[in-house]
Amino acid sequence: MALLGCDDCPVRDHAVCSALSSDERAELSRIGQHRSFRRGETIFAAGDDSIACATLVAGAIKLSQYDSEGVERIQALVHPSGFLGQLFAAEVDQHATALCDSRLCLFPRADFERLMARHPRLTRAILERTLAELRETRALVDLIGRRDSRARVVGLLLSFARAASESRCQLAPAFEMPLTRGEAAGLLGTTIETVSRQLGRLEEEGMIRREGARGIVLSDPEALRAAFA
Amino acid sequence: MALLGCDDCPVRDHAVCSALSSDERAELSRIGQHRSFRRGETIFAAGDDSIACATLVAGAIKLSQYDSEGVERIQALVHPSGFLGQLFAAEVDQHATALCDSRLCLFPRADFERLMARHPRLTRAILERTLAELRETRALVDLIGRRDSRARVVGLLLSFARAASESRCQLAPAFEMPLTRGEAAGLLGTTIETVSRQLGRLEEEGMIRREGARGIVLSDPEALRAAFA
DNA sequence: CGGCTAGTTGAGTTAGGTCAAGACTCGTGG
DNA sequence: CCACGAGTCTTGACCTAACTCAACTAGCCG
Repeated sequence: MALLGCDDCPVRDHAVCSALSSDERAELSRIGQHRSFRRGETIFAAGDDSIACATLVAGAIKLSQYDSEGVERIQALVHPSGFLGQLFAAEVDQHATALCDSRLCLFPRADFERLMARHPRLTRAILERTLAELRETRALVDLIGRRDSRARVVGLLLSFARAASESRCQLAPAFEMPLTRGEAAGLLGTTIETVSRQLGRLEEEGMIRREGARGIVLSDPEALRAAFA
Repeated sequence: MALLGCDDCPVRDHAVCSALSSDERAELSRIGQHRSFRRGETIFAAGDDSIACATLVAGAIKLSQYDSEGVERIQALVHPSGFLGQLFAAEVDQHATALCDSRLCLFPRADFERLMARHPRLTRAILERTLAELRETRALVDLIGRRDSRARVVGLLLSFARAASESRCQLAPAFEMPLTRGEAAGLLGTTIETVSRQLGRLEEEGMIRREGARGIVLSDPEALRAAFA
C-alpha cells in the first residue's frame, strides 16, 4: 500500500488516466492507491461486493468464472495498463487472480464512478477501452471457433509475445507463459494434452524453444507469424 | 425515411435513448431519422466511412467481417433496441446486413458523438450497452469453447427464442431462424451439416419441431433448457 | 417446368479428446 | 543439502465427435 506517484508510473501514458488533464489526473490520484499482489493471490472473488476498480500497473491478471461443476472458465487476461473491475454493479461476478506478482492502482468504485460522472473524458476513456476489449474478445471467438488447435496455440504465444514487449506491436523474443497448460487450454477451448503436443510440435519445427515448463523463446518469430496467418 | 415519432417507438424504453431526459431525447430525435432495410440489404460495409450509428427498431441485423479467403465471420447479431455502428472510428471494419426486413433509427455519427460529449448520460448508456455486449460475447466464447455441437445449437435456439419474445426473459414458443444454416454454423464454430443434424436430433427427441426450412416451434421448452444447462 | 439455392442425410476419415503412465519442478521439512 | 511429495507437464495409445465429401430433396423464382 502506497500513495500514488503518477509521475514515474510505467503505464501513465497508456492507462485510462492518460485521457485526463493534469487537474483531473490529480483528482484521480487522490482517491487511488497502489497495492501489490503475489502470484496466485485473489484480487476479488465472484460474489464480493463490487467496491473497487483498478488499473494494472505491472504483472498479469486473469479474470475467470467457475461453472456449476467448479470448472474454471477464463474470460480474459489483463496486461499492464489494463483496467479491472466491474462498474455499475453491486457485486462482481468474476474472480480476478494475479498470474504473477503484480501491482495495481486501486480506486474505490463509488469514488471512481463519481469522477466519471463529473469528467466525461474519463467515461469516454473507459468506453474506448471496453470497445477494445470487445474487439479482442471477438478475435478470441474467431480463434476458438474457426482455427485448429495449432493456430490457437500460436495465437496465444503471439499475444503473450506482444504483451511482453514494451511497444505492444513487436514481439518480445522470449517470455514466461503466465498461464499453466491447463489455464491456456481452458482459454483456448482445448485440452492440456493438446496444448502440450502443439508446443512440442512447434519446437520440433524450430519455431520456438521451451525453457523449463513456462519459458518460451521465439527462435523463428516470422515462421510463427506465418503459421498464424 | 421518416421523421422520428419517439412517442410510439416500440423500443423507446429499452434503447440507449431511454437513458435520456425528455429534453435530451428531443435533441436526439432532431438528429435521427428512421429508415427501412429489406432482408439481405447492406446497412454499411467494411471500409465505408463511419458516418452513422443507429438503434435497431425492428428486425434483426448481423455484424460480420470477411477473412482473407472471403469467408464470412459473423461477430454479433443485433436485436431490436440494440445499438449499431462504430463510434470514434473513421472507418467501419464490419459489414452490417439486415437478416430480415428491418427498421433503424439512424443518427449521423458526428452529431451523435457531439451529443455524447454534451450529455454524459448518453455516454454512460452506450458504455453500459457495450459492457452487456462484452458479457454476451464472453458467453459465446464459453459456448464455442467448451460445449459440444448439440449444446451450441440449443444455445442458439434459446437465444433466438428469447430475442423473439417481447420480454426478453421468456422464450417465444415459435420463431423463424434469422440465419441460414451456414450462418448459424459460422457463428457457432461448426459446420452446416452438424447444425442440420443436431436440429434433426432435437426434433426426433421431441424438443422442437421444424416448420419449413427456418421455422422452429419449441415443443418442449423445458427439455431444451435442460439440454443446455 | 427447369434451374438454383438451401437444407438434409449418409458414409468414411481425422483432429483432437480421453485415459494412462511416466518425467520434471519446486517447495517443505528432516 | 537432500529426500519427499504434490502439482505440473509430456508422451503414447486409443476412441469418438464432428468434419469432409457426396448424393439427394425441398422450396423458390423466372
